[in-house]
Amino acid sequence: MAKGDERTARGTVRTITDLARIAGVSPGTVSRALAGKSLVNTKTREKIEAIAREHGFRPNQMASGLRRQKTGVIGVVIPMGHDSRQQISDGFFMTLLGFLADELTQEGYDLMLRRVVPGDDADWLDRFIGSGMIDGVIVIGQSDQFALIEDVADGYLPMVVWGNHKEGQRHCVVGTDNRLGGRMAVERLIAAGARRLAFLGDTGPMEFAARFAGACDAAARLGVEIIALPTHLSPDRASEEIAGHLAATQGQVDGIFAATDTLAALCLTALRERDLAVPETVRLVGFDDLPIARQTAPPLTTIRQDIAAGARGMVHLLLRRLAGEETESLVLPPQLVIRQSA
Amino acid sequence: MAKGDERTARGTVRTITDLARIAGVSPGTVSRALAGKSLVNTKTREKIEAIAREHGFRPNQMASGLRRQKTGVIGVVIPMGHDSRQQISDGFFMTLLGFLADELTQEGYDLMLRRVVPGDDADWLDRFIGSGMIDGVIVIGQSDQFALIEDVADGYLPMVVWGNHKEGQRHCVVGTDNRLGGRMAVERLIAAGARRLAFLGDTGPMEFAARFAGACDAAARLGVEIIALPTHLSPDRASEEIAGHLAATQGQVDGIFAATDTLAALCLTALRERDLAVPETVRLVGFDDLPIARQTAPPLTTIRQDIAAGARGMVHLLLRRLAGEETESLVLPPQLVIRQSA
DNA sequence: AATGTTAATGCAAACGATTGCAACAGGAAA
DNA sequence: TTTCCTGTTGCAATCGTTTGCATTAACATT
Repeated sequence: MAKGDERTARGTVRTITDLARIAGVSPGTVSRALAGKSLVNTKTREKIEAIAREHGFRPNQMASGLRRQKTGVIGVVIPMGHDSRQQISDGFFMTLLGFLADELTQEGYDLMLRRVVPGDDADWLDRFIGSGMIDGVIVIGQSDQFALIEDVADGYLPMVVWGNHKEGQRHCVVGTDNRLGGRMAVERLIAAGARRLAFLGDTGPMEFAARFAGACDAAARLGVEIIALPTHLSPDRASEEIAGHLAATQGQVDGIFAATDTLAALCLTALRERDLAVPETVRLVGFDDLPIARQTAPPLTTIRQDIAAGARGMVHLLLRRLAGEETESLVLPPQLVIRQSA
Repeated sequence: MAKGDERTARGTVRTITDLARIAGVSPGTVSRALAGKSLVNTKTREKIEAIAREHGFRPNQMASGLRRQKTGVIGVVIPMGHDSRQQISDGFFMTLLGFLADELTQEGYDLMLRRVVPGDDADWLDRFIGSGMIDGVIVIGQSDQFALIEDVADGYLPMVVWGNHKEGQRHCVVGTDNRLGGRMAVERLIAAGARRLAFLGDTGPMEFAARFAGACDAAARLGVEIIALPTHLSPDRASEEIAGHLAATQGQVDGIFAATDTLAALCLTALRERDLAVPETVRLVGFDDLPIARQTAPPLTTIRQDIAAGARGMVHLLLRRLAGEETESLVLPPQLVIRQSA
């Protein structure tokens, strides 16, 4: 019997109407019972719930979404404007995504993930929003799409963006104070004895540009020079580029601020290959405090972003925006984590 | 005028019916035109397309999904049975997820991500499948849910699982030959001169159990001993546990096979703290060949899983299953990558 | 007994796109 | 001129749930 029951249980009762027929009530009543509304008689509700449980019934979310005009899904989109390939596997984005998944789940939302290349599809954001599949959207990284995001923000409230905050911007952004972080990194390098500094990274994306700007602030204030060593973020190209930079600046640099821990780790490998001692000959500071920062040799001194707090902040701001509220941006303080590389 | 146009363009035409009214045709015709069906007159189609473009119209995917009984969304679910916290940020899962996102996008599907804790919700898989939101599901890791997955597979075709293949199983799985990989790891350790071996990892999850089994195979065949050092995967606990193991086995182990590169990297740090030279005193082999494997000091010798090929395989198998085909599992060959740790 | 009140349920119209079938126009064939 | 295509289009039902409104029954009030 258990066997037979299970057989019939699978998919016999697919719709709320099937269930209503069995329970001897109307579909409307079933809907109300399952939604936990107070209007249904307790006995009726219990009966309906029992049948639902027995047959493993689940209401169709598409139909429900269509009728209620909300889906219970939040879109998470990663635009890859600068380094189109495989930025998605970057440790930072992935860590953030993991926390976002946790937070959204906890709030009862599902997460729809989309990775887009704005160059191929200028319409990426409107398309996602207009699809009707999502109640709100989280954009991970402004990439080179700042203007487009501003445009969309004017007409669409439930959007929160991870990225850099710029005075007077109109979209709601959550992110670390990159400029301050950059200052802290350079101050640390100098405190550790460095005098000829370099910034390793791509200054295209706003966040990195801000880190570099902060680095320049501090360098200028303390009267030391700093040069930019443009480097792509994708690990394959980055390695060669770093090697090239080290060869070109041979001995002229004694402190490096890497835009990312990932880059810093690659840099560390490259320094080792050239037998440059860290931190004795060259000091190195990263950014992010990814798990990898603890595991390099020597462990990385870095500027920590509180990714968990960032994810939590984004989700909570988004919830308030879903409720119709206009919210301010959230700028998180960076934190210097001193290990051994500087 | 551009300004005014843009204003009206935003959301004036939300439904296919609005668009039909403007174009002076029926909603059905608009639907057919936008779907690219051959039945509509070329001129009519062009007119409709023009209006759609002008007003930035996008059909509602919920409504379309409801009617067509398909959503264009693939569910990706990560069950966290063993180590409930933060397995999602593990490098391996994230890399796989990135490739999956790419492949699915390319095939025109969206990706809905869900992280579940089977302990809290025994019904996790049926709930996801029954939600009506997804056309098919990809399960990343069998965790401790093998039996449940087998059950579901009997009644639900469009599911593909990443994990370990077991003789005679009924669900379609894609994964590396973990047992063979385990053998290769131990063979390498022995070839590098190790004689007292240890396996570092949690043998609960099937994949790791298989790696350990393979390691035992090889050890037995070559006549060396191997002990298991049970270790959780979450980085916080793992570090202490590894330190404990090293203290306990002081000097009795000269070759370690870590279940994961992540663990191997942590192990490397612990070894360095105890001044145990790698590979001279202790040889170390990891598993996965994550980006981090290149960046440790010394770089890790490891067993490579072809994650990109795995993702591609999963998506293509799933597409065939969506078309109604029963597909076989796919077992990928592991590959020994020799670097400097063994 | 007539009326008012409340609680519980049913009815039917939405939500927005798709699609089988019918209808229509224009032209070709007889 | 009539008949028959063929190519386009409109009509209306449908997907499964939700929800405003009407209806009913039961019970309290005068």
